[in-house]
Parts: sequence; structure tokens; C-alpha cells
Amino acid sequence: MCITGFNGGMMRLLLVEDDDLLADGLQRALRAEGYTVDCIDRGDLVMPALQDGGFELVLLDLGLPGLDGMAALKLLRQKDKQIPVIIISARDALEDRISGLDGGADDYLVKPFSAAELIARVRARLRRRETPGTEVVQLGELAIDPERFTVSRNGEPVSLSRREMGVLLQLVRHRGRVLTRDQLEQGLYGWNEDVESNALEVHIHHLRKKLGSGLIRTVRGVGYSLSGEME
Amino acid sequence: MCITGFNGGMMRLLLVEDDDLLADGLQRALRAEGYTVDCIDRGDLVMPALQDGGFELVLLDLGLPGLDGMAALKLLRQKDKQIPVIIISARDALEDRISGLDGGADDYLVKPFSAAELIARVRARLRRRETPGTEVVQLGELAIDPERFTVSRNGEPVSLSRREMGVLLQLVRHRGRVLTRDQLEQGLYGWNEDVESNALEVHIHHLRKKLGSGLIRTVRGVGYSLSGEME
DNA sequence: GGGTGCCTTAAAGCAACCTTAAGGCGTCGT
DNA sequence: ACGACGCCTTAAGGTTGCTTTAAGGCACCC
Repeated sequence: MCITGFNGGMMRLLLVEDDDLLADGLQRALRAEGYTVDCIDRGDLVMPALQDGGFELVLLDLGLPGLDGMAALKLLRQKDKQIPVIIISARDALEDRISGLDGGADDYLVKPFSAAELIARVRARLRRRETPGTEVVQLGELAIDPERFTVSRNGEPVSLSRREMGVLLQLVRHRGRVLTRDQLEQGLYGWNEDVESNALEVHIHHLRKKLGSGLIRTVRGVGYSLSGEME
Repeated sequence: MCITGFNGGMMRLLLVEDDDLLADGLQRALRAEGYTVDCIDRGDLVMPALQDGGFELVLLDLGLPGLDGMAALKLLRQKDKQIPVIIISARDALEDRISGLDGGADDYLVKPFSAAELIARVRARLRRRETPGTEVVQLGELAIDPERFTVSRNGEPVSLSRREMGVLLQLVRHRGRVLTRDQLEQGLYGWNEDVESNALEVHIHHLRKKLGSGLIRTVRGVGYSLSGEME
């Protein structure tokens, strides 16, 4: 369940798996790829976890305590049709795979599988998002390279700290959408850390100072978003 | 699954497969599901075929005459990053699957596979193409985008405060129905707070001033509703 | 005409946000 | 190991502008 301090707004995955050993191994492998992974071990915790927001993809085991994986998937799809779901299950029967996919999963991987293949399939799903996390995003006078963690403005490189980059990446990834303060903080810290301060505001302030004040729009009482008019 | 109107959203698939027998069987199975299938048997025909347009998805074998499947995929992705590609191949080695997925494929199915599973995976891919757009509500001269927290009138952006947006969204969500003052206030503030003032009226007033006076209809003694039709 | 409910306006109150600055913590180089 | 440096957080004070309050006027119905 642990979340190490190593996340700078990288992509956040939700792993639902009750086998502690497997969960631990997968978390390790995924984190090595740069993903932020939060893990839960009960099916009935899926919806509360997603409520917090900030997840980009769900890895879902089927045999779960609390609520079966398929039931959890059904609930999930009633609320959120967008987020990609990859089922990881030992059930290898054809009808399991088909009902999983038709139940709203985007992929179905049968245990045992190689971590490398899982990661490749995660990549394939995440590639399809609004703004691919691995490509350079051109935004007005800015060029943002999520892979190399660099940003340049009018060709001049700008140096951003980890947290600043984390905030920026989340905003870029959901370009145009308004992200609440809570969502942004969850993305930076994970959900077990609690921030009772205005740290986020300070990071926003620094970003505006470095990247121009027109970039980030404040929606008072709601959150922040990238101003959409520059392209 | 009724057959009515089954040609309205006809999906056209491109099958790239050089084994005549398999190709024939797959075409049959896919057509039975209502897809339109065109089949080619050479890798170097993929690009010309896609040039014609109209395809929603590609089923790609790897061992192909003319041009290898992986090479064809690379060419394809240079031109078109959007169209889903499912690799169907007898190559079951881990590195094949990974390089296929990382090469831009959306799924990788190892032969032999069941037609039912292929169809389920095709469905899972095509599901993602329906209504990719946001849930922008178009209402007469107004366009309301809840995710971006923006409203525009005749294309001109209008700036709304949080409370104003809250009232408007509730009315839009129950378009046509009359919402009582209590319902609207409850939606704004929650259950435990009670407002002993005319704040709601003020917000309504501001909305009318910004969005036009014909939008919100007062039902005296009851509440408010969106006027059913605006010209 | 009187009562009731809604509209309009303006001003006070206040929460959210911005800005600045200082201290803590970890990192890196010497 | 020690010090220098940069980053993150915390805190305090200032600013903005939304929200509410309140009061008076208008419209509707009996």
C-alpha cells in the first residue's frame, strides 16, 4: 500500500489486487517505469478510491474480497466510461475474457503474465489519452517534454522543479479541463499524505512567474486549468 | 441486439491476412456481427488501402508477403495515429508482443484464437471511438461546458462565478422541469446549510443579465426552469 | 388596495487567492 | 564531515472579487 515519495505528477495508476506478494511486485515494476501506483485489496474500495480522482488507469483483479472484480467494473463503468481498465486475472476461460471485455474492460491479461507485457499494455492504453504522456506538447510559446522532464519557452530552456513539473504535467494532460485543488494535490502527493497548506498555490505562482502569467487560469472556488486559447 | 438500423453505424474493418482460409473464416465471423470487412493479403497494400479511407480499425497479421507486418505498422503510424490496430499473429514470444504494442498496436492476439475473443477485443477498441467529445451542452445560442467551467454565447465566452454556474448546471441537467427554490439552494449549499436570504434570486438575476433574459423562466410560487425552447 | 412573491441595486462581509519571506530538509561538492 | 545550495513547505499579510445581506420597487392575484 505504500507510496514512496517519488512522484512528481507522473501518471497515477490504481492497482486492485488482493495477493500481497503479486501486488508488491507489480507496484515495484510499475514504479520503476515512472508510474505512481496506489494499491487497494478490496473490490468495494474501487469507487471510493476513484472518487478522489487523479487516476489515469485501473488494473483490476477479478477474484477480490468485498466485491467481485466484475461487479466493481460494472459500478465503475456506470460512473466513468473514460478511464481505461485492464483486467488481470487467473481466470483464463474464453467466456471470462469475453465477458470482461464486453463488461467495459479495455484489455484482459491472464495470470501468470510477464511484468514487461503488462507494462507494454499499460503503455498502449495510456497512449490513447487526450494528450499522450510521452510526446512533446507544443502550447503557444511553450514546449513541454514529459519524457525528459524539460520545458522550453521560445526555444529557451526553462528549469522547473519536480513539484512544479508535477503540477504542469497534470494540467497539460487534462488540457482545458478544470482540475480542483484536491485533484492536483492528490496527483502530487498520493492520498495518504495530507497537505494543510498553500503549497500548491506557491507552485502555481512559481509556474506563472517562469512560464508567463497567461498560461494558468484560476477558476475561483473550483481550481485551475490551462487557458485553452493559446495553441 | 436487434437488427434494426444496423447499417446506420456500419463499421468498416481492414483485415490484413495472407492465410486464405483464416481470412475467410474471420471475415465470415466479423460480417455476422455486422461489420463490413475488406481483406488484403500483402503488407505493402496496407497504406494504399487506408488511403481510400473509411476504415475504423485494422486487424494486422505479422508474417506477410510484400512488407512485414511490423514495418507496415510503422508506416501506418507515421500517417495515422488514431486508427486502432489489433495485431493477430502466431508469434507468441514475449518480445514480439511487447515490440508490437510499443510499435503502436492497441492489442496483440496470439494465434490460434477464438473468433469470439477477437470480436470482443474489436468491440472494446471501437467502443472508444463513440462520442469522444466532451459533454458540451448546446442550448440555443449558448454552449455550456461543465468540464472546462466555461459558457459561451454566440461563440463569445461569458464568465460565470461558481454559484452562477451551479445554478445553471442544475437547470440544464433537469432541462424543462421546474426546480423549486429549495431544490436549487440545496444543490448549491448542501443539506445542512440553510439560507435565509434571497441569494438565489440574485444569482438568477446575474445569470439573466449575462445570458439573456429569455433563458430562465420564473414559475411564480414554485421555482425556476429553463425555457423549453429558445430561438 | 393590500398582500405576497419576485426583481433590482448597492454595499458590507468574507473566503479564496496571491505574494513574499523565512526556516527545514535533503543533496551535492569540496 | 562540513558547508553551500536549491527545493519544499509553512506562515502571514495583502488583495481581489464573489457572496450575501438588506432595502426598496415592481408585478401579480385576490
